[in-house]
This record gives sequence, structure tokens and C-alpha cells, in this order.
Amino acid sequence: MGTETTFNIGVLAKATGTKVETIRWYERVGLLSAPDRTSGNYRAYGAAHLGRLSFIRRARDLGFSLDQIRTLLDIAEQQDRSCETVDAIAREHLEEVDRKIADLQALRRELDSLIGQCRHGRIAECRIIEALAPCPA
Amino acid sequence: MGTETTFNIGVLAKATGTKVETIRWYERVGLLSAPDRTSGNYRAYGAAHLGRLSFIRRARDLGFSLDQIRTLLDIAEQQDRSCETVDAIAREHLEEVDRKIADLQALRRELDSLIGQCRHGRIAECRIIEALAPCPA
DNA sequence: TATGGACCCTGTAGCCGCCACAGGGTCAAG
DNA sequence: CTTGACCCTGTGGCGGCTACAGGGTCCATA
Repeated sequence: MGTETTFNIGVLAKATGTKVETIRWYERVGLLSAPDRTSGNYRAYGAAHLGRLSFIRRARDLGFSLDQIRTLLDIAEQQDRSCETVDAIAREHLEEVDRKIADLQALRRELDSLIGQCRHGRIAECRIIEALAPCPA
Repeated sequence: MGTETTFNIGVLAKATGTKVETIRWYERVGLLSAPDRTSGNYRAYGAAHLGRLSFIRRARDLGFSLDQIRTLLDIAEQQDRSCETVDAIAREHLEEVDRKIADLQALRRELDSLIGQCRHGRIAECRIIEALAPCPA
């Protein structure tokens, strides 16, 4: 019963919706531990890797940086530690997302008014170009 | 009267709120034309460069990519061309911004509910970690 | 006139989060 | 035994800069 089912990188890639190169890259930057190799030097992954990579991908989808994910994974392994830090990381990230949304909305308003001014004439009198230009030359 | 006032890269940088390295980089990637040089091989900028760089910076602030800006600048020089393309670029960019906002808002909702579940206990029962993990192991 | 410090030059390498090769090796099916 | 799908390592690229290192230039001051 010491034999666990293992699978190749391609299988892991498909199962998690990750590109093969990305998995190898996660390994290089220390997010995913280096798996055992087969006799032919192929990476042999197990269930633990699948779980970990799924975690990583889900967190990436939620916009966490690889650094944040590294921290989350570290913490996740210390089962009896308080989860304050996890909460803090998530809150910090939420604030960042809120800032980004606000920035984009401000930008959106500016863009919108820019476009609203276009009279579809010639460049010489294009309001968009004018608005971008420094001073009414 | 053939003498125009020129200035060094540092002056241009300050005037436009751009880093010196960034200006040199814009030159390398062909956004800003290479200026004349002084006898000591210093870049000597004029009013035209100032205008162009201001345009670039303003467009960057509005989130246009350097490629888009390149196109806008090209078009801006053809004074008697219709400004449809300009309008199209701006609209396309607006749509992209809208998509980004929507994505971030969806993400924000997910994050928020994640955080709302945290009971500040131990990692072993942390809802955030659980939510990120693939299956309730 | 010498010197110090502020500026400028080129070139290269790094950031993030991958993606896309090139140039090989491995493995299983037919 | 060949074909073709997979795997390996290593390198370079994307956007949009930023940050050096290792020099040159310029101008004011002592």
C-alpha cells in the first residue's frame, strides 16, 4: 500500500487548467515543491500536488500575488496557529482591489467625457486629440 | 532667430513628471524622436518634444497602452484625416476599462464573502483557507 | 586652476507572471 | 521500427518601466 497513484505534468496541467510551463515555473520560484521523478526523468505528481496547485490557481483567480500565496500556503500548514494573518492578507488585498476599482472608475469617467466630445470630423479639430495635447497650440 | 531654446533631459523630466530613464526608454521604443545632441553628447530637447511627451503622459494616465499611443500620435499628425480611428481607439479602450471594472467588482464580492466568514480561530478551521483549498479534505 | 558635486551618457539586469520557443529525450501504440 | 504525443532543460520575450554600474560633462566655488 506504499504505492500512490502519480501522474505526469500534462495531466496535472489539464486537471487544474494551468499551462505546463506555468507549473514548471511555480516549481522554480518555490511555490510548488519539486516532485519525484520517474526513471525517464518525468515529474511524477501526486494528490498533494494537485491540491496545492488548485489552491494556488484559485488564489490567483482571486488576484492574490504569488508572494501573498506563498505566505498563505506557509500559514495553512501550521494548523494550530491563529488565522489573523490570513484575515489580514485577505483584507489588505480587498483594499487594494477597492483602490483599483476606484481608480478605474475615475479613469472611465474621463474617457467617457473625452469620447462624448468627438464630432467625427477631421483630426485638425478632433476633441480627443486636443484633450490629450498639452495646450491648445 | 534660427536659435530655439533647448533643454536637458532632466528639465524635460521635471516639466512632465517623468523619470529620466523613462524618457530615454520612450526614445528607444520609438515613441519620442531622438533629439539633437549638444557638443558634450547631451540630448537637447525643444518645445515639440515637450508637447509630445506631455501627450504621451496624459494618455498613459488615461490607461492607453504605448501601442495605442503610438497610433494616436501617428494619426494626430495627419491633420486632414477623419478622426474615426481616434474615436475607435478610445471606445475600445473604454470597453476594456469597463471589462476590468466588472472583473474587479466580481472579484471584490468573492473576496468580501471570503473575509466575512473568518471567525478568527485557528488555521485548522479557517474558512478562508478552506475556501481556497480544492475540496474539504 | 583645481575640485566637487550635479547632472548626463551607455549598457545591462531586474521586476511580475508567465508564454513560447529550440533542441533534444521518452514512451506507448500500431 | 516508426510515428507522434508527450516530456525535459534552457533561454528569451512580453509591457512598462526602474535601478544600477561605470564612466563623461559642466559649472560654480575655493
